[in-house]
Amino acid sequence: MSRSMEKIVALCKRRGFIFQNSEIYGGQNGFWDYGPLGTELKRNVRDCWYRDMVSGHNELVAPKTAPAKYQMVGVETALIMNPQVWKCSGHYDLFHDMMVDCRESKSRFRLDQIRCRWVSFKDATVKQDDTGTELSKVMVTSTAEDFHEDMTSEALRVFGQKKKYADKLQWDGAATTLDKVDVSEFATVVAPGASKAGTLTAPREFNLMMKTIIGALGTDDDAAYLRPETAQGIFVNFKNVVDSSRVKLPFGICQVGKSFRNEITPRNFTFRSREFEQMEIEFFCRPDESAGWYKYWRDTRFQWYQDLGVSKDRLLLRDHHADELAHYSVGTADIEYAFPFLDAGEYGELEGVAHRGDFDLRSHMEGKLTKNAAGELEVELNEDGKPKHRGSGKDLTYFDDQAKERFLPHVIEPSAGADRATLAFICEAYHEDQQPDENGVLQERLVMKFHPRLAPVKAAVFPLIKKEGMPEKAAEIFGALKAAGLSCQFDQQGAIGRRYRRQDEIGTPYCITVDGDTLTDGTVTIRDRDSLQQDRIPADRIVEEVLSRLNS
RNA sequence: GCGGAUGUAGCUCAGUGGUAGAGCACCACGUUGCCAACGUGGCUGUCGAGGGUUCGACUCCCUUCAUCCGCUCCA
Repeated sequence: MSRSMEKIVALCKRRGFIFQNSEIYGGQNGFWDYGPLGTELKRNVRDCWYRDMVSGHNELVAPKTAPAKYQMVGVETALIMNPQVWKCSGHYDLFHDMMVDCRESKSRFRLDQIRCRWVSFKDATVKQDDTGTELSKVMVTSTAEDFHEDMTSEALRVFGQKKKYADKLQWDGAATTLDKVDVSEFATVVAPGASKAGTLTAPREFNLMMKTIIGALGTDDDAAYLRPETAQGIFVNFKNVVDSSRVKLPFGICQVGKSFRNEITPRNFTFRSREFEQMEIEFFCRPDESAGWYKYWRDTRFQWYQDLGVSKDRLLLRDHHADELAHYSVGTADIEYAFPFLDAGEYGELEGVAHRGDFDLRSHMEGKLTKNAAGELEVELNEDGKPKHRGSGKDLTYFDDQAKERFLPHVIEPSAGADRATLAFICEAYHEDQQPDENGVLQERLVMKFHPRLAPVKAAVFPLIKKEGMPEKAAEIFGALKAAGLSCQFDQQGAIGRRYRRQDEIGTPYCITVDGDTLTDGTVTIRDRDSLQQDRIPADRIVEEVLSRLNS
């Protein structure tokens, strides 16, 4: 991790932004706790998002860049849902891969993606890993697209034969995939690239959804999953919201909440955690208008980070290439940030904005969808020709009473990570600069330049010295700010300069100091964190002054 | 999951098979009247956790947890 990131992590702990979870017991990999200041900061991130996207949105006026006016509403759905939700959404199949590891190459494979076939070559043999037995017939494997050719070269390689003898290989049976092969035969399987047979471990379920049990006598039949994303709670409530809230297309349903994924490698501080918070919008619109809305949300969300102080230099709006798109997606863009733990030129995802077509609503109507040979989505069938995962069968179409049409809306999904956004704001705020001390000599200063809307503490109040009634007057001002609902700190400890520095380090935008003049003319100074400029204003106007600066 | 490194006070780090240290931070009192480290005094540790070797382990060995780096993975 880069030196600057280490400093940021150290600051987060030292000042109470972010702690390692269960730290006194040695921690828990992939989980993090927010301390007093981090809690304030993250709540400000959530509040800004909800206010800017939902509660503060004026549905009577189309924003300048929007194709039309639209409505926004919120929901808060349970962390645990009927398991069928995940079967239809595709998460269940995708998140239940059987994996094997190769002990020799240290690489991991999905069992159903390894092609394999029995082969022998005259008198040549292949050594077996554990026992050292020489095997005359082994199963070769391939993960290549053109697996027939790849298996041929693998077979020649392990038998130590030249390319020209390819036609001397004796194949036995048809090529299949490794998930169809009994584990007892793994000792004869040569893993891709391996020099010996039998280097694969027994297959293990790799469950990326967190499993839990419902009911006190829970058995495996009562398994349920903590949601791996908040979006499905919105889709399954689509009909409820339409029926109960008088919303008309186009409109968005939003949700902020926790999600859980068994990340293989939690890494990079809070960036990849196993428990994390999402801020998601599912925006429903007419299919023929979806392209315009996709562009609108992409640009709107990109701008949001900049409005809260993230420099455009470290932000990237990256459109996915066609071959990078998920199978359901018509178009996807990532909003990415140049986190300090990444190499120069690399970016980490803050938010994905995806055009999902009607994939999600249709899945919950008809059942799990898959792409057919023609590239069209259709319900995935099992061996019996029945749907692999049956949908709800409920009609989730929308009736447009202006156009007198019934159709399945298309969806634009801006899906943001609250913890990732919080981390980006922390990284972005971190500054080391130099400011003159009382003798005019430059001194190092550590300052968190949070946008005032995000700052965990909005103002600090100091009596210049601890006597002559200054603490009492300062306490009065502190009380007034608190009564206005502002997060504030009171500090009379140590030299005034040190107190300013303490506040700089936690990103407090304004410091108010009661001094000798306050007692005679009733004015106090208000100091700006970034410019260090001080203005004298009447003490009884301090609340409105702070509020107006916060909102400017 | 694999390999390597690391784990000592709130932070940054010394340390030795024989009773645990420094600087900073923090707290109290004093001083100070607007940009940190002035004076005096004070607090702080199951040396990551568990087990073993030893008369004795922070130190040596094993296990485990966490963090960092590389590989793998990234829906």
